[in-house]
Amino acid sequence: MPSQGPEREIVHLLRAVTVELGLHSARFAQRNAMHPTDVRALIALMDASRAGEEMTAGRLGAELGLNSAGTTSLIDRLERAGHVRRVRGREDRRKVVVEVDERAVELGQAFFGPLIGRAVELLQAYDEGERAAIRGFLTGVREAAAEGT
Amino acid sequence: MPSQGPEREIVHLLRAVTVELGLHSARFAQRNAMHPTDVRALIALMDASRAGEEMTAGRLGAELGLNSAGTTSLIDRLERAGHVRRVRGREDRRKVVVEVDERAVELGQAFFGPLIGRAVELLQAYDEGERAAIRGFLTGVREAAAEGT
DNA sequence: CGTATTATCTCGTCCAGCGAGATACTCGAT
DNA sequence: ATCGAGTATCTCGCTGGACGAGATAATACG
Repeated sequence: MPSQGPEREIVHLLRAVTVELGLHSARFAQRNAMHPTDVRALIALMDASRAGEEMTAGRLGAELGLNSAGTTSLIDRLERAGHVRRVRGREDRRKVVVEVDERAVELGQAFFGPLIGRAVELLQAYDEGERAAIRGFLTGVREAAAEGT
Repeated sequence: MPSQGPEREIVHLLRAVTVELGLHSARFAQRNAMHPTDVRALIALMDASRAGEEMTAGRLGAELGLNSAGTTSLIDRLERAGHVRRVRGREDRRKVVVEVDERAVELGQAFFGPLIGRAVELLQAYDEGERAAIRGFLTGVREAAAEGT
């Protein structure tokens, strides 16, 4: 039972990283009087905007695993705090497109920027083969986790 | 703004992995009628027991970021579900030692085992230098995230 | 046009977690 | 011994995030 191989140690380490990143997000949330879900929502919104996609209320809720009622109150909350704007879709006017406020983006970058920068620094110290290994491992784990049994 | 370096892509990938692992845990939680916090608690308890340490109510609450009231109701919930036992500390009888039930451990292993096994497989395909790179990167990120500004 | 479908919102409810304070035990000082 | 301070956990009342059911509004299709 004890003394597992070096592979298990790394798996354990990965889990520790996810825990630590979660706590980091929680600190951001608390500092800005937000809930974990709000932070997840902002991240999803920024991802979408970076990918040049519009994020509607429904899609956002689906990605976060909320039902429609929860999604509405989430957007209400974010809008009340000024982090987000509701814009009725012009093509399909049933839809509500959610746009992130510029200041919320800056807030997030100010908080997460240093950590991202540090990670980039770490990666620059490795050669292309090593980076490929890191990329391959992470990709594999992501796919394994995504295949929800 | 677009077309960032290969380093940023990996950072993005790491975040995607944490999201996916979070969703995986959430599936486990939902399937066993538990809340995310309950799963986090069980993991903390199993970690402690693997490390040969006793986990008290207070320490558990502190690790999860709950106050005493929340911790009590968490343990109530887990005990009601039979995942956990309360044992009064014999040395200091104010303390409540929380022990994980054997069946809860098996439940967790059955669910997370395959994913862990897959990750170990992935790692075995790399040579020692590549594994060192993966380990180093993850360690660096964990430390960077832990230094909460 | 009317019916089905889709997107979002409203209402009532439940329960995880919080703050405040009660209770139970330990330990050091008198 | 016993008193008081400190510590660990629990109880009570409440807030607010999220859910289920159903209402409302806009689109699509016959």
